[in-house]
Amino acid sequence: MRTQQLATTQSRRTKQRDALADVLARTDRPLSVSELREAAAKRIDGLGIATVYRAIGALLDEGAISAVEIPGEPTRYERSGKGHHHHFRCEKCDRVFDVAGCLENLRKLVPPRFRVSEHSVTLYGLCAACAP
Amino acid sequence: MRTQQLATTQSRRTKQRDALADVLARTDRPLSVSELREAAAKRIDGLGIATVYRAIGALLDEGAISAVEIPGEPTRYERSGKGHHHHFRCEKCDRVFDVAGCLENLRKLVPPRFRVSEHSVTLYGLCAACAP
DNA sequence: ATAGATGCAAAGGGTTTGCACTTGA
DNA sequence: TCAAGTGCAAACCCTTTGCATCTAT
Repeated sequence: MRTQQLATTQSRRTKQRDALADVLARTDRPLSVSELREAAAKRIDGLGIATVYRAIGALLDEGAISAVEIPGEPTRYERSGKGHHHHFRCEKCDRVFDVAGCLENLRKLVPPRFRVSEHSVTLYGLCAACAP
Repeated sequence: MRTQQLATTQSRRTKQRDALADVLARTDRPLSVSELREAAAKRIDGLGIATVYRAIGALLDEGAISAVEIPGEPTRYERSGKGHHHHFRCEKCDRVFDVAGCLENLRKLVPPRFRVSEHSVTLYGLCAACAP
């Protein structure tokens, strides 16, 4: 996150950024750029993809949203402040869901003298809506 | 992995594929596409990038290699047959290590009616060589 | 007024595909 | 022989950037 106080540039309020921030703030699951754009485009006609990316960059800088990287998938974004959690990707509908909780003993897996500072866990399968 | 028996096409032995498969078979750490190409290009002059990707696809299909997807990193590939394991990426030396073992209760994390079929765990930190 | 924001189009980086040529079986 | 494999270039997908125009402040 870039320093805001020392920045020589100011961030402006625009209907595009408001709409994008609002979509992210109201959604609990991580959204891909295209999902985000489609949702915001319902309110902002002709919303450009570059604007979406630039807004995402600004929101990341502010710490308002976080990137969710699923291996082999384009980056998704979700609002910050949900606490520690991981993600579940439905292999049928491709949506990604939050998974509350975590396994505390992950660090026990590593060899001696290895120091674990972070971890990423992604589960794959079928979500409730897609499960038979 | 695609079905081999029912396939109408046969796989051929070529010096390009031999070289690529050999590089992967001899290397214990996961290799990126460019690393793989560079290593194989020492033996095969003019090795095309498309050939590398097609060979990777074939090897994946055969189950000879597996993709190692680390969030935010280019896909790497490693030989198969190491059994279930995960990966640890050292934040100092950037090397990726295999992590044996796993957590059996991962599936308990998901909401009701969600079906877990696979999972990916990546640990980050300092490896034994880089830890203070 | 004016620096920041937007939209478009072009450019990048990584991966895939179409096609004519080459080669293994 | 002749389908599979190769190399090249073009196409693709996702993301970033250049630029003229618009707009929040």
